[in-house]
Amino acid sequence: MRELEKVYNSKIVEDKIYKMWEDGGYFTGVIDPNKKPFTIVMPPPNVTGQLHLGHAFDNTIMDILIRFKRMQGYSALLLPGTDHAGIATQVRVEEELRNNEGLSRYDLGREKFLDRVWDWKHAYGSRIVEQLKKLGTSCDWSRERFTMDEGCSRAVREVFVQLYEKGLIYKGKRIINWCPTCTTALSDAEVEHEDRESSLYHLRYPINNSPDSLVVATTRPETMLGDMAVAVNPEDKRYSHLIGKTVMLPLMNREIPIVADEFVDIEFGTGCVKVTPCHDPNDFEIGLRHDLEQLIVIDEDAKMVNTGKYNTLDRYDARREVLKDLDALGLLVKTEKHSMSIGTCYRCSTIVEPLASEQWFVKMKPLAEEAIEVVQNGTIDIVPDRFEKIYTHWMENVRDWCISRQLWWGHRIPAWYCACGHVTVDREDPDKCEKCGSTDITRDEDVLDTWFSSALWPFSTLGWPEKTPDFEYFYPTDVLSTGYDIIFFWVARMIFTGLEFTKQAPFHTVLIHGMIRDDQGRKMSKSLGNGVDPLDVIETYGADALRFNIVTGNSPGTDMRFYPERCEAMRNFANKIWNASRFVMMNLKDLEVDFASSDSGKAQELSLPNHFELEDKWILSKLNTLAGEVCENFDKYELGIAAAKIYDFIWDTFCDWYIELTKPRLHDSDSDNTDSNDESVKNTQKMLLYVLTETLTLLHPFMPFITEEIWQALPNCNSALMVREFPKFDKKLHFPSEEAEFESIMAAIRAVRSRRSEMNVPPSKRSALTIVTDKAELFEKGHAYICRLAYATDLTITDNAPDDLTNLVAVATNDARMYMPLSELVDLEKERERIEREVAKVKIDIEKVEKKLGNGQFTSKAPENIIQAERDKLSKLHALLDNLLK
RNA sequence: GGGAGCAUAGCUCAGCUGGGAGAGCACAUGCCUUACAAGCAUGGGGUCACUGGUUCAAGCCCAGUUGUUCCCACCA
Repeated sequence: MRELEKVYNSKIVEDKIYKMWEDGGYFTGVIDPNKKPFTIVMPPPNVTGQLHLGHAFDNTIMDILIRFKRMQGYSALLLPGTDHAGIATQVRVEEELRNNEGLSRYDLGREKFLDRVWDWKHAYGSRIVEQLKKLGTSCDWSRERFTMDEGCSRAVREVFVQLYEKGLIYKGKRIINWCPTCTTALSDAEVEHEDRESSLYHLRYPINNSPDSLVVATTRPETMLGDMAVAVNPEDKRYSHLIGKTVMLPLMNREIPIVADEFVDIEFGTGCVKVTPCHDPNDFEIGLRHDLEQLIVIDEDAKMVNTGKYNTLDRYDARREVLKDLDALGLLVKTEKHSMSIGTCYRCSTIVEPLASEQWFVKMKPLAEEAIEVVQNGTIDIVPDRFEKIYTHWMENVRDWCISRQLWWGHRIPAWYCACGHVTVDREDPDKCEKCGSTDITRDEDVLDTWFSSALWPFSTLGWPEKTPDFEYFYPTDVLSTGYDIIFFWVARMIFTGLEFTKQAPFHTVLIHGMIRDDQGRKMSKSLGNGVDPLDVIETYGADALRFNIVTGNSPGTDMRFYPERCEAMRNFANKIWNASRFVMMNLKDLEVDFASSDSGKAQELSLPNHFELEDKWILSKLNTLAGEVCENFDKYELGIAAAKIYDFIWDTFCDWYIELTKPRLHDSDSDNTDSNDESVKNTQKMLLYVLTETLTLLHPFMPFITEEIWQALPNCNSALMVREFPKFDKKLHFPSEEAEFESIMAAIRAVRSRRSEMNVPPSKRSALTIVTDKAELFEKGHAYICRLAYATDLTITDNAPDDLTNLVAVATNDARMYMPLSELVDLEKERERIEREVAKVKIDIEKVEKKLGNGQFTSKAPENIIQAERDKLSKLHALLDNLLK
């Protein structure tokens, strides 16, 4: 046994303990046919990333679950790794290249640039990993993966080829979301929408060979330069005579047709729609239906092309110019205010440009079906439920997934083009066209969406497509924990890839948490500068405090505000258990126990005394109930509730009551050193040690560092707490009647304290105390500690009231009346009034309960236990009333 | 346009299956009671947003209202 410092110091403990766990190999997932596996794959953070509170949220939840399951005897695996994060990483390295060397990636060329990115990855990729360790996350680092390592890349290639062979991956020209800053296509999920006030411009287009004209409404006048038609609704009587005619496109002086298309809403704007097939998804479809030519007028840098004098203008400069020119021609009819939602890039917030472009897509409809089904039928449970609806709605309306990115950093698309027109897609790099045999083939320049490889994470990390022992044993995984912000990016895609390629759901439960916001409820962001660095929090308060803060006071799926000060309360809690442990250990003296090294069941046998005092049974019963409830809460993923219960037990039940109760038992032996006292002290020590160790075990998943540190300081410790068996409910330790009995003594003590406090009697001023009760025998059991806790000098417990009550202050519970000779401190008249007030209050309560019990509806319809509880309440109130009156 | 969440003490939030209104912080009073002042004891503080309904019983279930946050959407 080691002596503990007076104040817990997380700084000197955490790294040491983490290393001890790692060295002990406790994090390693072991393939053990005698155990059930429990697997969580960690959402891979970006290699470029810095630890933020979102990671802390994920990792805390996952680690609590994995530690719990590990302690329950599962072969637990928390599999870590990092994501290559295509755009983010490439942009980062390009930035550095530009700033330090004034070079662009094109200056270096693809290969050399990629070398630089790999250098960068090797230099900084482990930073986030080291930061995760600070949280205490019990990952199996021997299985750490990276989305671009060999195994994961192989899985990516296999999936691509299989989907291509099944016709579920295709290349096509579509309108995609183009980010002019990142100069790449984006998937729909990567576009964020925000509402902006803008204008709706009404433009007049003259009809060819006619004095008439029509007016179109648009929010993007610069795209008119690429108009290929004007569309009207075929049912719209106003324009039916114009269908088939042509208009002269102003500024470009190009003749374009007027077509009829169902898409046009007669009610909106003027009922005439300008059709720009290359820069609007609807117009693209209209263009296909009417066989319109496609003309790109905005290029990949968001500059105008194919527009004569407007060429090279930025899209927004072009807008101003076009409007000015149209106005000069008298063709700008009017400008209305209009609010619309605008798409922006999720990486850089640039407004995305819809652009017709050749890209690769995953055909989603066939894949979505089963992905919807497994959530509907409960194969996959999303917690909390409401996210199932969100998921299902997204899946039901999902559009094809654009997976090609015009980047260099990522998995390059395994497609080779030949002059013969054939595309060769293969698992191995081909040296010739598989159709014509030509060796003059070129590989597709693009790479895959980062999320394509993340989508395979639950199985690619375990060795798939090989049937590795890891894959066979640990797959499918169990729980996936992540924020609601990446349900579409990641969770949805893991589900359909898992089903398609492993024929199994990749996990049975998705545990969704909310976002961590700042203390004003704002999103944490770099631009606001309101981000809280978890490493700072850990430095100040410790990882355990951070973890406990994150997991309590919050329910699944809801956002939480982060108050660093709240960590202070949690650190105080850590210090509380630290000091409770100190108390227990400094009172063990030479108690011989082989305790810390034993498993839980055995430990109980070895360490529990063969005789229990009333208060022992009380706390054992409480502790036992707690263990049962905590396990139930875990099974329902109610981690916050479980944590709060453990907190209350430790602080209130154990520290504020039980430890205080044991003090006379430990202390009295000093003066009176008989054999029976020896035995009693030993029992007390055993009880303290038992309750402490069980409590540490319950708390461990939540506060791993401090609990392990204390554990290591226990006598004869030769094991790690993190692999100790987790407590569970045990019928043998359930003592409901003793709980109730002890609680009536507690009530009496509280009543005395409360009364003294009201009279401002300091604890140092002790007084005699007489307790009058029918349960004198019961109260006598608590003689020693009642004295102590009720600040009594001498205590009389009797079933007869004192003869002379004149100089006594009285308080009452339903079981007892307490008298103290403190009348000099109190005004008798006021004392009478106080009691009368209490009597009145109790009478009102009695009336209420009697009314309820007198209600035939209640007694006939309410369940028996509720009625009984009301009856019990009534008799207690009557008893209290009696005592008050006396 | 569609959908979802939230509204409970001064602040931030729990409240799991309908039966007790709770925690932390803050506040007040008294305490250095030899584990802990990062502490102990005691206390004040709530129309559970509003209106109606279901029920013996509603913070919790149903309908609506208001406020607020968010998500989805090819709203020229």
